[in-house]
Amino acid sequence: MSPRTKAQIEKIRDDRRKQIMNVALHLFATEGYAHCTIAMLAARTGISKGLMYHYFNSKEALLEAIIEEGLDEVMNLFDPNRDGVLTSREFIDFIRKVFAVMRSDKEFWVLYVSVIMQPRVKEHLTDKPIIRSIEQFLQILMEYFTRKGFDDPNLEVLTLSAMIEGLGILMVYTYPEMKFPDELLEKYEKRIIEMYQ
Amino acid sequence: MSPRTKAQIEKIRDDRRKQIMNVALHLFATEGYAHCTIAMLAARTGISKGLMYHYFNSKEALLEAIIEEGLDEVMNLFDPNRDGVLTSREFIDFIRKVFAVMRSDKEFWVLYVSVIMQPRVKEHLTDKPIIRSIEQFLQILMEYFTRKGFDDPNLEVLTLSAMIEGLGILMVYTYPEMKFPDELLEKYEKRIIEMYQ
Amino acid sequence: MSPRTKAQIEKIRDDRRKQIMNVALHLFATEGYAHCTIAMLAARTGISKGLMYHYFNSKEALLEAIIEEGLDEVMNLFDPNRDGVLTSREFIDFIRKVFAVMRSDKEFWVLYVSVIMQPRVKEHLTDKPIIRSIEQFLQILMEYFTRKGFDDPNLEVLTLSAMIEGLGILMVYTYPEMKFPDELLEKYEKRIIEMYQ
Amino acid sequence: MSPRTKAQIEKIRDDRRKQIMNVALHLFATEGYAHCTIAMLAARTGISKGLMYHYFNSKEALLEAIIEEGLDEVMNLFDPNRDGVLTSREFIDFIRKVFAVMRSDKEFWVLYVSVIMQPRVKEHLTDKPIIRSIEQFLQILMEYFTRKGFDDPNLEVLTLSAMIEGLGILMVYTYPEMKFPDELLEKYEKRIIEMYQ
DNA sequence: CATGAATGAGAATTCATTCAT
DNA sequence: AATGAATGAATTCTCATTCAT
Repeated sequence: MSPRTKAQIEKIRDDRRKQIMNVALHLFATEGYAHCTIAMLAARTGISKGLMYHYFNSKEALLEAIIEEGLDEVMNLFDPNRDGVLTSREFIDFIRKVFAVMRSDKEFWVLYVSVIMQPRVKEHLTDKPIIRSIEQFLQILMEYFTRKGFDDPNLEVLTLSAMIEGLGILMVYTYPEMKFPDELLEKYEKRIIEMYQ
Repeated sequence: MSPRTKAQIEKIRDDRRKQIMNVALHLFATEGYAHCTIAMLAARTGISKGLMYHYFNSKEALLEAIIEEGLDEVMNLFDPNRDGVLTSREFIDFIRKVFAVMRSDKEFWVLYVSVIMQPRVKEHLTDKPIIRSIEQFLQILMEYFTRKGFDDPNLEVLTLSAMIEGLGILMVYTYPEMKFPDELLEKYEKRIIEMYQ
Repeated sequence: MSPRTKAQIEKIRDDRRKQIMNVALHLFATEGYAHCTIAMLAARTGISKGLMYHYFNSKEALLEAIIEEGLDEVMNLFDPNRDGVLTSREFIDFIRKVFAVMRSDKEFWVLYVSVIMQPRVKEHLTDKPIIRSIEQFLQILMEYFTRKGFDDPNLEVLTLSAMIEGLGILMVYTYPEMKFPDELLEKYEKRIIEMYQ
Repeated sequence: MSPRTKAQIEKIRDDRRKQIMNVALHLFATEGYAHCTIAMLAARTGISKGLMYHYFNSKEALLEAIIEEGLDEVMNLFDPNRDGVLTSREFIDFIRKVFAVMRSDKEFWVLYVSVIMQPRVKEHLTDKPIIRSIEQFLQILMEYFTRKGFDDPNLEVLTLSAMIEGLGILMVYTYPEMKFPDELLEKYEKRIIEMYQ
């Protein structure tokens, strides 16, 4: 029963924080940000409303943390070897990871999309580093397609983006219960890789 | 002096209704459904809060009306000649119309997407006839691709849907400022037509 | 198609007025005064809200008219021969009428009671002549019991009033669906007559 | 400094709840349910409107709580010894208690009556246990009168109910200013006891 | 006489946030 | 660190009443 060490306290704090964020991610995604109340989140997390404010200064701060840290994780996943040049192998790898994430982190996708889509949300994110990462990434893609000799790299960036983003939307919203059998997803993945490898 | 005729009253009602819906469509799209208050909508429409409720029973009912009637209009636009068989010509026509709508009714798109994406919104639409229309339409596409001799019509429906839906998302959200020069959009449109005509 | 005569117009007006009052009586009684809206009343009557205000200056005026005219009617029914002296025969007659009214005008009873009971309603009626009539009537009863040689006429007025009013309440509220078979009511009526004739 | 214990919180909640209900009982009774606003109740209680909703989900829920808990208390008061058999002594005791309550809890009576009388209120109570209690109680009375050898026990239940309920109404509404001198009430009470003991 | 669109004042309700304990 | 009572500002919704036609 010795008093907890600084590190232990830190860990508890961190776990709580993550726990709150996970619950919120889930609820925001399934119930909608506006419809979720702090009371709901607290109850689901099993803590008091007051304690929520020890971890996040406001409902909005909680949202921002989820988005930012989530995107960060995703971007890190995709981060090519930072030399700024995408090889065919790295490209394939990237596509594979995208599909893996889509399959496994469906819930983050839902939130990401549903929240990003909220008018006025973008403003909150505009100056965040994540946006720069995305832009930088698109730049790398542009160069990849140029190097590959495509007539209009812009058109290919657009096509690729649309095919991926479109799939996400369809998975998440339009036919959520629809099956998307693994076989079909694999074919779709394969098609993209063949188009652009 | 004489009381208004039924027709006159009908017209007033209809005009107001449309007017409110247009204002709401615009505001929901730019400010977000949750952020819009009835007071805002009323002020923008130039009427009293009370009158809003004369036309729509609740904020949610207003939203539903916009979605439903909007989707209806869009679906009617695409309505092939109802024999249930899609010819190559009709298919091309359909794609052309989709892009035309995307270009001109961008605002409806924004709302449609941003709202459809709101968790809990789908439930409202589940039993609405519009959903059946969409399903029916996908069925027609399936048959079209089968007739055309594609190996996996399912994969083609998915690809086509994703390419269109994905473009919509990109136009509206992800790179709204990236102007999607007409030239680029035309190339994208042409590509789709060539893939599937 | 000659223009309607003054008298005809007057009659139409009067009929409408009565019609509105009947509808309102019914709705106030079954739905509660506060819960009834002018819109409801107008719709049920089959006229416009605006027209309601041609006949009654306000919702409250309508209520007052119903109460006052209704009570008036009832009181007239009971009006003994105005010499201010109640004979045994007149007393029996009075009791008989009371029970007849209770049986037939149940609905007016409901409204009368439910409305009279509303706190703040009495104030509206305080100076109305109807109140004087009631007081005068109680006075006559007092004299009747005195003449009959009852020890404490006050106690008898109270008992009689309670037995009648109590029955009304029970019929209307406490056991509305309960039958109160005619046989039972008749026995109750007979008992009262025997107690005081 | 330390957080409040569960018991402390429980007590605060309980006290507040009771406080709100008492204020509401008083105001509903004197001003009428429909005329009372949450703002009024909150101001009188000395708390914020918001807190009202912390304790009761709606104005109606508050009303229901008052009625239900109040009736419960009253019924408990009258609860005979639950063997389901009423002795003469118990009967007399019951009548005494009724009159005591009428004299002391006049305010609850007013509310009970005025509210029970509101059309649409009964529906709320229909399935509540209190209704069963009342029915059960009437059953016990029936048996009492049967055992006592009355010709038509039904008639006696009706008479007794009417005499009591009628007195309540009269006290509360019809002649509130006529003070019902104690002497008169005692005579009335004695009369009932003599009729049925 | 008749209509129902329109108003506006007010009512109920919600909820992020604060704070005493 | 932890709690949930308490606040208050904002928001949705209601409805008697007015008025142009």
